[in-house]
Amino acid sequence: MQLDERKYLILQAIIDDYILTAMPVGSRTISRKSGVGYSPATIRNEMSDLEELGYLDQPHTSAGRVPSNKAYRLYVDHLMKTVKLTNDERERMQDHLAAKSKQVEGVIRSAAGVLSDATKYTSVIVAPKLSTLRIKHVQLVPVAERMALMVIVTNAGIVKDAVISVPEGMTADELYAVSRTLTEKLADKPLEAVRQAFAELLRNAEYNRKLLGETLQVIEKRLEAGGDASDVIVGGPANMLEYPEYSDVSKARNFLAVLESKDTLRKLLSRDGSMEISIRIGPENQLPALNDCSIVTASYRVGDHSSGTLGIIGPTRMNYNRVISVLEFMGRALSDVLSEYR
Amino acid sequence: MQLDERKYLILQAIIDDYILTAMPVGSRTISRKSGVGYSPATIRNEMSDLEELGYLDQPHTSAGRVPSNKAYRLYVDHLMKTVKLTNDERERMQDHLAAKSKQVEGVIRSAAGVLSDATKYTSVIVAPKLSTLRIKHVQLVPVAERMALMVIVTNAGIVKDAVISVPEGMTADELYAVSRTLTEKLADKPLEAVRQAFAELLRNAEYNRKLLGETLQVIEKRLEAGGDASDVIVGGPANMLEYPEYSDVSKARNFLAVLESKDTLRKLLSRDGSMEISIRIGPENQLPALNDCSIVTASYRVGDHSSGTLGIIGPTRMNYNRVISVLEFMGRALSDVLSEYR
DNA sequence: GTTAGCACTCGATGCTGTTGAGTGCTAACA
DNA sequence: TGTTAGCACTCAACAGCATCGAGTGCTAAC
Repeated sequence: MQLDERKYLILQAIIDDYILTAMPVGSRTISRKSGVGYSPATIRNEMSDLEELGYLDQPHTSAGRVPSNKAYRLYVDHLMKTVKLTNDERERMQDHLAAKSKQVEGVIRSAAGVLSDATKYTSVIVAPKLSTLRIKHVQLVPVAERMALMVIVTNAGIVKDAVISVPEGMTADELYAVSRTLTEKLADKPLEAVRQAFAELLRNAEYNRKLLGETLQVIEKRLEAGGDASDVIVGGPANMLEYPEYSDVSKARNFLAVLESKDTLRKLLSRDGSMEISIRIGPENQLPALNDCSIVTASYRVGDHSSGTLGIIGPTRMNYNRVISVLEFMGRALSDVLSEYR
Repeated sequence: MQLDERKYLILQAIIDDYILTAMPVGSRTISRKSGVGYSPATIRNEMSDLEELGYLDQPHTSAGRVPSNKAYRLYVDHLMKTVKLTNDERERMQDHLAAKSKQVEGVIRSAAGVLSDATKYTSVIVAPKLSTLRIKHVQLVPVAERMALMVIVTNAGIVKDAVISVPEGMTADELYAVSRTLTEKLADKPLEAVRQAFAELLRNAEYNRKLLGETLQVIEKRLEAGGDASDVIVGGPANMLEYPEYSDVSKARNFLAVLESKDTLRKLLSRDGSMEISIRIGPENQLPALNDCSIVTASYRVGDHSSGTLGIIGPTRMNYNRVISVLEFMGRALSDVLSEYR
């Protein structure tokens, strides 16, 4: 059996309605819709076919039909018509984003807020991948006896800091001198290239080898770890509880538990980067706890490099086309803000 | 009518049982308990008295009794017997706290995790009040043309950073020189005293007045604002959903909404500081959404100054004495860790 | 003062019948 | 041949009703 024009039309109408109401859709409902000129009986026949083809499920005999994951997949790939955001909305989002802090974490935090407000779903943003950033400045600031704070400023304005121990009796001026050397050698290098630069630096070491060695280690550790907890920001975690899918407290708890594990989130949001928008529907995202969630992700850039991910987690029954519009827009907006320092 | 010894005993038994089971407590249950040598009938008479005195509520005629907020108040003030934490537990908490980052935000974040894990409730920690901190170092780091990052290191190792604009053409070395002057003038001053120090600095200004002026403004803004969103850290938000009090999704949503508003949390956790542990039961904390929550708070110190608050939010039916023990212990542990830099 | 006994209350539970949204099938229609 | 009206059928949701049992308050006896 093939999907003809009418089946597409009906399937689309069913999905649209279900996304709106979360209730199984009956033949009468579809028949009444403008644009569909068939009687309930005809619709029923088509629905029966669609069910056989795996696009619809029936919770029980006397209920309407519910779209299957296969149907959502078809919907996002072919059926869905994209809706533009109004200028008003764009402006509002832009304003909210721009008004906030210039610090990267602040920007990302407010972006997550804007995303979850605009979509009413839960948003997740992964901070820029360190390996795509370039070092602008390295500075060692004395903190205590034998301790210094290392601050790394990158082209995205992102600041990574870590406390390292320094040789006894090192003065602020000496630390500044070391900082200058580090900055000179490392400026405009990607964080990835730090290793080579340091090797060279160590060969003709005028400064204390131990200090440089430890500094190198700290930077490398940061690179490997791929960032700490604060690098994954969640917005509007409670939004998800608005939807009947999560009216069951134990489901809600599981969902919130996923949000608390930043590592899981990072994995969930990882994407192959080839396409602009990636959509994973239900079980496609591997995690049983998110079996009736969809995850839509886009990426943003810092400078020339694709650098981080922003995404929305919502029920599979989510308003895909609005979410996509919002993510595309915010992806660009976020790239602009974060690339401002270049 | 007065509360005699036996009434105390029975009330305590009821509260203990209710905290454990969350089910209305009947006379038989109490009668069976070891330590209470009376028949259900006697207990019933006493319970009737206790209800008349406002210590017990009865959900409906044929149900057991439930402690009122007045009863919890009496319980925490007089009845409760304190339980010591085991050495094992202490060690585990200490380890979890110590293992983590040396950065203040990291310490607080992991402390919040430890607190919520140890109590199974939701924890909230307010970062050190800026006004109690002393400046150790101020450093301006070039970020871009006409822009610098100002890093303030304090005695708690806490780092506040903000981007400020600087006059055109200022070199890294010049910024360093300004940094040195700032550090010299401000070192060991409380952040509060910054204003005076700056005024003096501006009088015999060798450096660009505009730069200093703006720097001052930034520091002051930080002081007034009382910190940004990242200064209130919540641990285990989903823990609360484990309790039958929140089996209703809309209640759960309200609760989570409160946790998202950092300002509200800051207000909720503010305390008069006179006593070591503060307990607010149900409506005592003013917020309708938290009407059946209790908030227990303790404070921690950085150096010599009482500086921040750590607290637990749980159902009024919470295990007060365990929560208190944990908070006392963690308050000390946190003070120790944060005062390490002195 | 304490307790056994007993009638009483009332939410929880489970059973039953009814309702209505929705289906599938068949036969008539264009 | 595709479409539709008609109709019997299904089944979750809901309301009504009886039952059960945990727990109470009261009274009388110990």
